[in-house]
Amino acid sequence: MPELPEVETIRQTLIQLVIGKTIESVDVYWPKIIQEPDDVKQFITFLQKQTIHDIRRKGKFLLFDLDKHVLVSHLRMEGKYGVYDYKEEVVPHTHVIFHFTDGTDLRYQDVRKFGTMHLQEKGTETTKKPLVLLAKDPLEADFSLQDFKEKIQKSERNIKNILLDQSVVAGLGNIYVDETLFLARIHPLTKGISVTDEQVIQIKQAAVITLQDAVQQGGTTIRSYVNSQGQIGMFQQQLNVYAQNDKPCSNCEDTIMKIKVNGRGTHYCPTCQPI
DNA sequence: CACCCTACCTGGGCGC
DNA sequence: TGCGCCCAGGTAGGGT
Repeated sequence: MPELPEVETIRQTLIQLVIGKTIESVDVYWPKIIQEPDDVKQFITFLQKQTIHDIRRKGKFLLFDLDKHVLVSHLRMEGKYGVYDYKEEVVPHTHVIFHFTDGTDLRYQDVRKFGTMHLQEKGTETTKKPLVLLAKDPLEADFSLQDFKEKIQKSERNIKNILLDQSVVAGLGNIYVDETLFLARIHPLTKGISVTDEQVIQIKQAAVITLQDAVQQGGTTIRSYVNSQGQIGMFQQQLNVYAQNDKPCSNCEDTIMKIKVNGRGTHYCPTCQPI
């Protein structure tokens, strides 16, 4: 489910709800979500008495800054966070509960159980999995256009696939890659090696505009996404191609197509994005 | 080394 | 109704 705009919206809403709170205890109902440390008991023990000082985002990851550790959390397709009174009923698909000393809970819910959590010593998180190979996202000030260009132009893969690769550019997923390529007027099957310097700049600018607008709208809700206050996003009203197949293009009125690219549904306008 | 495909899960929608 | 497919905001990791 969540790409950069949804994760950023979750971060902004969650920060209002949990900063300064101290973890009393932790319950884990689906241990596979906990990737590090190996032993879930260690995970639980380490977290006790630690306070949440900040929540950062790197690409699609949320980073909870604690006293001694950083909790690196990825929501994958359907992960969500919500804050509840400890007495409230635990809804289905709740897999991890962080109980705070003030009687509230931070609860992680994930229908498909794909999400991951890594608890790592403060300061080590960018040197090891899963963050070590993560590229910058296009909204970061130190995003390197040169590095981006080299990674695209040395690849024989198609541009759709390249842009989904989080070691090339962070934060884009299936919705925002399709939207970015539409704005940049580039066909999703274009080989990286044949993307021009000018097109690389267009892709970067299109990604910035798309991601900024989507953050502004609180993300995109297609099926199930809500932020940490239970609110849906609004960017689905502004989608040009994603889930718009068989509808007229907003630019030229031609019919939006849907194809499969490396197993992912891919949407584009055949007139605006010629091969 | 680069890249593709499958597995990981559950639930909704559709055709029969 | 019910069953069996296909599909879904993602990404490790195994195989080619």
